[in-house]
Amino acid sequence: MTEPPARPTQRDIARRAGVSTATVSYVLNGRRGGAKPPPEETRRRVLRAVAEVGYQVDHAGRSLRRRRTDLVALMYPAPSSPWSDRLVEQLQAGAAERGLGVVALPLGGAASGDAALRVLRERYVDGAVLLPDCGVDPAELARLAGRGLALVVFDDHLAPDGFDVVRQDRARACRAAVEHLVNSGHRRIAYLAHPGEDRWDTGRSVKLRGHRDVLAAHGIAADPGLVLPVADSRPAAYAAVRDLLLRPDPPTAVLSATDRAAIDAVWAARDHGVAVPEGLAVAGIGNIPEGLVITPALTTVGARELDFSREVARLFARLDATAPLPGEVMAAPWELIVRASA
Amino acid sequence: MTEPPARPTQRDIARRAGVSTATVSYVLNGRRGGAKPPPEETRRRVLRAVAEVGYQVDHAGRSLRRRRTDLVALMYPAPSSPWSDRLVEQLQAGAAERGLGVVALPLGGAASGDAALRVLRERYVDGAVLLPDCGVDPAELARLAGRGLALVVFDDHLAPDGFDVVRQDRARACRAAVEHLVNSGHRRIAYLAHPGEDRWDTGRSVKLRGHRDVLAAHGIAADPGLVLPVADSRPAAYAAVRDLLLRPDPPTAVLSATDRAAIDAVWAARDHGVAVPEGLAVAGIGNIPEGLVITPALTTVGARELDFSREVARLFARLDATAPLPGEVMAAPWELIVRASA
DNA sequence: CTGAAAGCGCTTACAG
DNA sequence: CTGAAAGCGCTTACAG
Repeated sequence: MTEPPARPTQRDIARRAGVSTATVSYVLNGRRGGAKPPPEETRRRVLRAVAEVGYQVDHAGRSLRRRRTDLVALMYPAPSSPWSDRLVEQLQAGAAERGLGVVALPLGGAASGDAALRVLRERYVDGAVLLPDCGVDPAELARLAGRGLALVVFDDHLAPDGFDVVRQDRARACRAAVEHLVNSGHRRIAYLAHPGEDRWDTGRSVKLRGHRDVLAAHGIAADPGLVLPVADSRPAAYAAVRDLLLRPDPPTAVLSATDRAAIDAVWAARDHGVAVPEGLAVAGIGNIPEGLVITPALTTVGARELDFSREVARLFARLDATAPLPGEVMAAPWELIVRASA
Repeated sequence: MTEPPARPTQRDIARRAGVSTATVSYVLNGRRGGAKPPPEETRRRVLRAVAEVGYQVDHAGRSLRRRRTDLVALMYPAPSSPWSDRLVEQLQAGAAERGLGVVALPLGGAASGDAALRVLRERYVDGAVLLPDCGVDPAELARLAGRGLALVVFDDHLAPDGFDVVRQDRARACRAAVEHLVNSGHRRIAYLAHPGEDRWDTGRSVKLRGHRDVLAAHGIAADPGLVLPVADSRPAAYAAVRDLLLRPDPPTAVLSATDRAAIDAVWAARDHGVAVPEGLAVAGIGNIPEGLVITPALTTVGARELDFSREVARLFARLDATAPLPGEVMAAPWELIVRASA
């Protein structure tokens, strides 16, 4: 007997089992339209051949013919976070029920953004959820949706256009956090920014703008020395807050673009003998579970529950729909969650 | 003029530009074998048609014909971590140079493991890196490699078999950590385990076994009450260590299966007035950057550098190779990194 | 009940 | 220089 080919096809199986490729496909996938499946004996012969050569269906062939990929994606800005982890998990649960796969597309440097977009554009996947700040051009989103890609997009400003938009109202929530600090009497409020956040287009820098606008509204002069691009690195955040506290004119409060960096701010204060919130009030943004662990518990802004079941259900509804669904706005508003740290 | 079709194909472009589909493809991809590319005028006509209808190549068609997907994957057990984030980032950098895409395949529940494996089996991707503990059957790996999938697998025991194996020697390093604690005089050493770790097959529970075996080797009786399945949840780890410290017979040291939980152990101790390492020595496993931020700095076990360039380069070498490369063992040993917390 | 055949969208060796 | 044609692996309406 000859070696089985490196990647056997249904033709190989058909030859081996003495049937046609149509029969192989019917055995493997069942038959459409209520027709009877192949009889047991044929079935057995085919399945034996499949086992013998270790046949696996080829995605490219199947996908070209079926006009779908049976794959969905989650796109999000790196690094991954409790939200991206949780959303992947919930997507996987829904996908498993439907026999679909899930891939994550973390957006790293500039180059990776384009590569990730290619995955959507060239139809590696049937649908995708885009977490906030993926930075995809709205016209591009509309075009993708127009071509039948199922799309659920987290964005506070975009209008739905063949895709659904999840509104978190982050700007309002972030402003509420700054208001809270100001109303507690703080005037020197530092902000731990995403690196480069001040150069982002305005749609993405909601957090920084919340800080700026609310201070301005209260007639508090902006101090550029209190805006530090350290929110994406825990060691950098810790060091920055420590340095802040050693200044002659330390801030009395810190708002951080990420809960992670806010937590480091709490440590830095505690490690240097500054009480939180008495000596330094600290608020984060994001409401990750970790914020409940530290002492004092972290005041933050974010979704109350780490739950994306509605958004996930909507993606699958789009995938299951026979006719294109109209774009819909879904509200999932962020809230100010006052705990002990500010 | 009629509406452009929902998903235009090269046939549509060809018609529109008054050329053949072959010419469209040549314009889009360039010509092989030193033949001259289509002349400027043809080129322009084709590109205009492409722009007008917003043509995008279809992955399934291209991939079926080219016999490759131009996609690579990273598989890893959820949740994501600084290592998985870093590896994705380094893969993306290498992939960008070659015009490839990168997808992440986090392994969640039992069902998702199978769905993720399907992505490799059915050839959604050309290659993959598997981080430790993906739990893929070695025979399956050999079969995948035998079919030409490029594979670099982090595993301390597997023999290379058409794929490469990265050896971290985690067992040895974990034992060294326990030895370090015992040699420092500790006898009651708690272990923060991955949930279910005691039921994992032996290959995966290297950390737990390190703890058990070294204690046994020193004649220290195992205390089941000191093994807690909380290493994957920060709040759970914090609470468990706090409870441990309130017992009449608290441990004097804690080893944690994750640095994350170890960091929570440090907080829990500090919050409850127990000095680290004097009152409680704490060691983690993994060496994440965060371990350097806390006070005292975390003693841990792991790779010294968060750098996977050798492993990434090897995956791309496999992808670029014309003939199948033999499987290779790569050493990237973990080390005991003694800092201040133990 | 089964098989021959068409065709999904693309690339490419080949003929003109 | 360009186009007609074959074929990648699969599914499925259709003929027998």
